[in-house]
Amino acid sequence: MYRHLELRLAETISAFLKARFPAATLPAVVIEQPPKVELGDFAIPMFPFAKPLRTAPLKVAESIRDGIGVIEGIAQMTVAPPGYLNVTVDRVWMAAALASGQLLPAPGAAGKILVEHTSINPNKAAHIGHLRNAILGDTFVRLLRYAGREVDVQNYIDNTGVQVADVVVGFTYLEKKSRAEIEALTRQPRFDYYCWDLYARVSQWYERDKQNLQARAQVLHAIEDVSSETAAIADLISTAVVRRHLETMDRLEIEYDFLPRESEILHLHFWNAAFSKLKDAGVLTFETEGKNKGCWVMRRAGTEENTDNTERVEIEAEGLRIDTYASRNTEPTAVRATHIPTGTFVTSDTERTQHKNRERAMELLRSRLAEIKAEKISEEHQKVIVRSNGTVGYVGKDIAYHMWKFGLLGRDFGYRKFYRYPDNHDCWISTTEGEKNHPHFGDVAEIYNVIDTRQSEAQSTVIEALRELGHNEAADHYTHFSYEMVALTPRCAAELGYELSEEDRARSYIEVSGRKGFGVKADDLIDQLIASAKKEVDSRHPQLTDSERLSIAAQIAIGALRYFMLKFTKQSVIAFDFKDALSFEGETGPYAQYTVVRATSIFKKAGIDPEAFAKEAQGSMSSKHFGSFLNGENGDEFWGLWLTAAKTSYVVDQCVAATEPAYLAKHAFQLAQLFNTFYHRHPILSEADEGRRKFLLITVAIVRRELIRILEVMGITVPPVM
RNA sequence: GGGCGCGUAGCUCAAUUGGAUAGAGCACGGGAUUUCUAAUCCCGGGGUUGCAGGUUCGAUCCCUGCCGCGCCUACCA
Repeated sequence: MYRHLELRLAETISAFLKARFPAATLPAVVIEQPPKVELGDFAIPMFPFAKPLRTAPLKVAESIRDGIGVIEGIAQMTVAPPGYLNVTVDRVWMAAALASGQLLPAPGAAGKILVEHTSINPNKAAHIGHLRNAILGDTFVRLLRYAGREVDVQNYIDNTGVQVADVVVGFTYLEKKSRAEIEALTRQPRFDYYCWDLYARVSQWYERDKQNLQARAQVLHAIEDVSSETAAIADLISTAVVRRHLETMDRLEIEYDFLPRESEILHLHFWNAAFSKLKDAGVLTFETEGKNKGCWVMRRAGTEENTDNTERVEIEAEGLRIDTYASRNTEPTAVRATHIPTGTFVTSDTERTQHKNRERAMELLRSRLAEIKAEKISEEHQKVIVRSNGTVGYVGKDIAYHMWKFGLLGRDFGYRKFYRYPDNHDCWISTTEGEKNHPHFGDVAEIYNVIDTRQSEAQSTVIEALRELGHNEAADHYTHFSYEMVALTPRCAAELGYELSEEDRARSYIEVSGRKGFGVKADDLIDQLIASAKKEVDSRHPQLTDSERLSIAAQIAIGALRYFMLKFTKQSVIAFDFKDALSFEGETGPYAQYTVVRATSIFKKAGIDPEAFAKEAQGSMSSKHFGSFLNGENGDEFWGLWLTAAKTSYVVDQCVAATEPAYLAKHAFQLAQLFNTFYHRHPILSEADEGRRKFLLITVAIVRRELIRILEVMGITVPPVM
């Protein structure tokens, strides 16, 4: 609603200025928000117009104010120093529009969107870092859907790598378990925890004796034969762990549509199809010498093709040795200059004097060093896609996979059903030969990959490959949704019983590591949050049954966790600490949930259904009456609440455009905060004035409805009581 | 060495992407009509936005150079 009016205002002013000053070329009208409600609802800086119009900013503002006439939904315009045109919305008009509850039609961007997130290696339990990924990804999916887009959710499963092989090594070499025994273990409730410990043990075992790495090589080799016992064990383990990951994420209301697996990318020869296209387009080149001899390489993303290095190389005196010797004639005029650090040397004997030979040798040495440097750079700029033994690396497979995503590969997966959610939604998984009837995945218009910032370079390389293949449009619609990692504070690590080095203790955070088994497991954290919430609920609502209290505690725990992961902007490293994560007060999910519960309890006490009341709200009060409150004594306060509620779709647009869900978290908190102040200041049910009571109730109904909607986009539901 | 990112209150983070007096939460100190349940609200102290320049009507934000920190920089996935 707010956004709609903003756009209309910008258009009207732009048209007015164009008509008024036909000769001038004017910049676009920018609309901002004033820092205070009293100043108005929109602020338009006049500074950019001052120069082209040769008029003082304040004068421009005045001419717009006096000349523009009536705009629907706008009540007044004021001029404010040092050069703003402040615009006040017709509060009654906007409130009526909001109360009507109709959502504006979505901008109508066509085409399906594919969001990929989670993608945990299926060899261990999910940890807090994975939670950030999944919660960011899932919330972004909800944001896109709120904005009216069609979205498929994928979770990529890398089930062929060394990590899975390592766990196989653990089971077969360290634990000497048979296939049947392992199969029995996979049916344990938290099989992924078992793998977590085992994986860490295997890493230690490798470290103790490098010879042990041979076990990994053997397992990797054995897995290649799909019919082998080892391959069956690897599949058993990875599939069981994937199922556990889905269960963990299901606890947080996170669902997937499709799980593409790396094993099918290999077995269905996606790479072969991609390889021939990449060769034909000249994206890959075959190296015949140098350190990458025998490999197919690609230019690394973000590097320049042209590396002619003409800049002068400086040679320091201590790195240089000059020898003179005699050649041809008896005079020692020939010079050999050696660059000691690199061992590079040149000789010169063509000049007549030693002095001249020395000068020439220096020049030769400089250019030789420059050449070496240039060669080195170009090698550094190479990314190996196909190894000299003919196998393809991770980036190559990723290129093929992304060609599939955009429907550019000419091949498809087989599909079968893998996991059914409580709401009967099916999650599909890739197979070589699948079921006949399956949904159509891939072939999408836009993709978002939620992957942490450490993978930025690999992601750019894939985008670059698409671009060089000539698929510019696909490359333009490929977004790496990049975010920073979750680390542990030294205090948190100490609490968990890890021994820290002096160095680590001094850091502000320490990176988690699955390989070392160092981190906080997702299910452990969820369990702790639930236990902590349950304690509160137990003491507050002893009259409820235990299962009721448990379900409320679970909702609160999820609210706390999801909000915690969303309130930080993507670029900020989350230094995880139990104290902050387990907090239910202040800027937290439970604060927002509690706000809704408060609103609900008003209606409960009054015996009114809040939903029905919100629907009727529009017609049940005259606009004159409405206006008397919105423009009256506490008008600014009431209006601030209404206006914030109206901004939701505007904030959602911002979140999508900037791939930044944190804006929505801030918005939820702001609205909740405004409501709580309002709640405290204005008793409603005891209000004697019938009309005023009704207005306050309508306000509560609208804010409640909006807040529920916002929380839903964040994947947070609200318990009946708290 | 190169690439990306960060540096804001005691701590953890914001700042509508260049706008009006840099804001929240936590922590700390003080207070709130016994109610629509206090998982709440109000008040208070706290800041040379790492340092030095530059760009302009205006810089936490853009540019340059330093200082400090993190990540990436494998024929591993």
